[in-house]
Amino acid sequence: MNNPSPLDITLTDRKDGVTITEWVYEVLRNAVMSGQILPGRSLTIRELAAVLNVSSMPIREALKKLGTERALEVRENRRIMVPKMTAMKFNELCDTRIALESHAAVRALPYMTDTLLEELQTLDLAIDHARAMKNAEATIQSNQAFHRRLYSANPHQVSLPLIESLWLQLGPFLRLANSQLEEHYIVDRHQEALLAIKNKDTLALQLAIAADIREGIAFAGTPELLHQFIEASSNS
Amino acid sequence: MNNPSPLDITLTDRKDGVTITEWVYEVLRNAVMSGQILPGRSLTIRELAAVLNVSSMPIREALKKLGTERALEVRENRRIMVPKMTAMKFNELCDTRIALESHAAVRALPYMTDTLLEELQTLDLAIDHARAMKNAEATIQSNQAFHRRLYSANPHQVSLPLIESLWLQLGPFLRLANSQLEEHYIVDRHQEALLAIKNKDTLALQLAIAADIREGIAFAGTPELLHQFIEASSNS
DNA sequence: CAACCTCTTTTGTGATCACAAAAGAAATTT
DNA sequence: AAATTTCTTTTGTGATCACAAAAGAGGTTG
Repeated sequence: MNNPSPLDITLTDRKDGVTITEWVYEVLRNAVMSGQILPGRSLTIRELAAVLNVSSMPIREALKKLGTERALEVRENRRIMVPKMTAMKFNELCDTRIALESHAAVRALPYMTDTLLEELQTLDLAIDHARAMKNAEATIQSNQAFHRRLYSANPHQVSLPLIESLWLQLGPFLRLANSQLEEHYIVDRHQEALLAIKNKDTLALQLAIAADIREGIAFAGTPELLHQFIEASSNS
Repeated sequence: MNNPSPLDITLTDRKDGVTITEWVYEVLRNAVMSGQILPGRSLTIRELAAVLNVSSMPIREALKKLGTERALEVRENRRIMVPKMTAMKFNELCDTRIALESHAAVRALPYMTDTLLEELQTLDLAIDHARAMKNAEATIQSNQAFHRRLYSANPHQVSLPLIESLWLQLGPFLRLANSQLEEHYIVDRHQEALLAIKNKDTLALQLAIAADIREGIAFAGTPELLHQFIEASSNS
């Protein structure tokens, strides 16, 4: 591997009780999600082990998990990388998100309580705050926290790991989109979702989630931006 | 770990070019899918390494992948096992399958060709044959092959790994259900799906897939059978 | 008999190593 | 200068090992 661009990955402190493998997974997951690793940039186990100052074992296990989640791909020539995005794949990811997340929201609806509603309101305020601060990363993370909390209201929910995988695959791209585009006016679909939940209105909830996802992604999915993103990843 | 029930896992030949880790993954994945490992039965890395006659490394990587796919779970006390099934989880898995697979079918529809239609016809005949032979495992596998081929008609399909994870989670239960229940009359929803495809009828395709899944699972999801299955797994 | 304690064994985890294959660099040929 | 060959380095893979923590077994006490 010849002169790869340097890896600038945010390292966090490892808490007690957290294994090295779990920590490595979280660090790398965050690096992928926040676009710190450019798509197409080859990764090696030894390089990551050096950057994170651990042996190859935790790296290998974390990579296996991230590979299974489709955050990383291993090519037939054994190159490990964050996959490049294509317009068609982007569309599929978005539409699959809409299908899966509106389903997950509906499956969570019977379990909603007033306490949970308030919790979601608080999470929605955090999104507004991050957006006002023009903090792209916090916006994405708090938006995901809102959705995660909503869907996990159903204790038997099986959709969440699937949804997390889709988020992971979209993460790098959305991170770039959020950090480079001007603020634009959006309808607050979360408030619509919360109203639908309060009214126990299944159809309105589905429509609000679908619109939220569609609109959250629409400005990020323009051909111009997509082209710019792919160009950026081609320079690695 | 005290006197676990013996592991009776089908071993296959490893082909050239297939790494030990990939082979181990396939063997264990099949063992889970076909119910060879009872839910709740604790597994250890060393035991599996002995049964499969490999070192712990490929076992660990395969387990990490199967864990990510939710085929196995690692408890906080580090027990590795096939998760036990509950009625609520079963319902969630089924309904999520319906949401995701009908979506995947519709996303594949624009890519269907006459050649693919013929291929699907052939795969449907294989299901009929397996069913006539009362071969439960072949029935499940050929049914999955049909669905897999249908959805993968879309080269940009992102749903397939998600769907495979749901199949894996349902696998042990469906395997038991298929092997223990009497043959019963079912409407051939695959033929309805193929007709919808030929007519490029999106709604009919959705309805056929949803009905296929619902009916394929309905007889397996009776409270009596679920109880029997959970009892069987409690004896391990 | 149940609860608790102590000792022993097992286990997952992380580190390290060796090796074959792949990738990269250098040299040679066209 | 481009293509090909050869040599060197890097890399993923699988095996092995050590260790702390967890689990299991056995003994003691109430």
